[in-house]
Amino acid sequence: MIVYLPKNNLMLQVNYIRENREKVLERLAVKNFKQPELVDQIISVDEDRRKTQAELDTLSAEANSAAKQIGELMRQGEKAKAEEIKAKTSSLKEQSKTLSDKLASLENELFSKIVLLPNLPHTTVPLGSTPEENTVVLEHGQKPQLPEGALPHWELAAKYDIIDFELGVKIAGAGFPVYKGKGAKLQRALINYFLDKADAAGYFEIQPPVVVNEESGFGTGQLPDKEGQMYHVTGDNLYLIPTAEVPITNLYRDVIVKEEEFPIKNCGYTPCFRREAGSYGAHVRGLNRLHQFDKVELVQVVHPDKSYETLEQMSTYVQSLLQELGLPYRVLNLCGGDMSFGSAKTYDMEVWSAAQSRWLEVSSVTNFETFQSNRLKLRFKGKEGKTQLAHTLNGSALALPRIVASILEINQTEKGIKIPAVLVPYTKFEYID
RNA sequence: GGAGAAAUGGCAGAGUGGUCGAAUGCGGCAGUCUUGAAAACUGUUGACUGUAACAGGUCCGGGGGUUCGAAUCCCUCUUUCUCCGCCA
Repeated sequence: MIVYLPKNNLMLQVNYIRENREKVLERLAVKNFKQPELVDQIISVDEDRRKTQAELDTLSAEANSAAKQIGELMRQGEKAKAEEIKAKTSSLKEQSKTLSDKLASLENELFSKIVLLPNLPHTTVPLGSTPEENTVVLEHGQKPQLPEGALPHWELAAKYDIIDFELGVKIAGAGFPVYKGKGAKLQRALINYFLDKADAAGYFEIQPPVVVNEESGFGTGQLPDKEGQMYHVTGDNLYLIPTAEVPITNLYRDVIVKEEEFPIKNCGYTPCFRREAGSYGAHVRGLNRLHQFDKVELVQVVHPDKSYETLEQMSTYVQSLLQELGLPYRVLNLCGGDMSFGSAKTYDMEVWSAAQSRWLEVSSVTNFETFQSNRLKLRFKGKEGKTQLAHTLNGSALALPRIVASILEINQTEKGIKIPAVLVPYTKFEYID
């Protein structure tokens, strides 16, 4: 495992854990966390750490003042006296070396444990450990009755020759489809449509790199938790982004923003790369699960008091896209056990795959509270002049493949695939035929 | 890819072994003056850690070293700039 350079961050989190031990344990239980003993270990290592730090500080203070005296004496030409003090300080050096080694090792130990703690779930997160236990917040739209002989999206894709999975296998591998003709144009239309909508909703467009370094992966929480899920370019030690969230949120790493800048709203289109190691079978057919896909992502940095309000706004916004596209969808409030490592609360939006008769996740809107900002050192200066951690949120708006799957299946007619009206200005054709 | 130069506070920019968390200017904030604003003047203005509060500690691109003492000397990495080569 790689070392992620602890430095002195994450200490805020330790303080919180120390002062709220019971609550932390209770919240971790909601998240189905399997190693609650870590909490007490962290508290105890931290105690050691603080003690050692205090000892080292005292020692340094002594050494500093001795050095100052020596300087003073030298200037006055009192060389003998200076030498005297010098002799006395020699033992300080060794002690301080021992102590700082000890401190470094304690810090590393503390850090390696803290990093294993997931974020604490919000109080409105439902209990549960499996996807079945997610709460359905609402369902919108009618599930359509498909005509006789209706096809699943992968067969439609082949029938109209718009997405070629085999060609993708040839040039890259499974999960890397090739979009062709009107298929490619539909992709482009969706991307532009989503970006235009985000722009109109006040999001500032960003076009970020699609590879990131280790520090960025750590900042948003993909590392070390999800290391195996990202493509790793080992020659340069870079990672292909699994989502634009990573580079866009990391724009604010090590930044102290002004409170007046809130809310910071960014969006961006990128391809996303996911190894999806270990997922095979019927559920990954067609566009259901890919190694590379396109997505428009929203990222917000907001005041801590506003983050839950923002979460609801983002959820509403994503739903408005699904409504305009005419896709039946539902919204889930993810239960503790199904939420991601860094999430405090997540809504998933799922569209209906009419031919597969199942829901497909197309968006995940998450409030990370301070989980990411703590790792990123993303802060703002509050009214009292105190710097504190901002809250970060993000959400897909939207991930393309499953939207395409749903559009293809729901809109299949004898004349071909009917393009949703809002997309026609972008595709400039009404049917895929 | 090769050769050279550089990296200091929000910005610009001084500082080459002790009196440096760091001059000075700009910017920001507060005040004086003003009906108000500008100008001028005065004061103030980094982050982290630590404490009940003081004190104390850490940070001059990152890491390591020399020294009683490092922004300053040495090693190394990264980044930026200039020149050359290559090239969408």
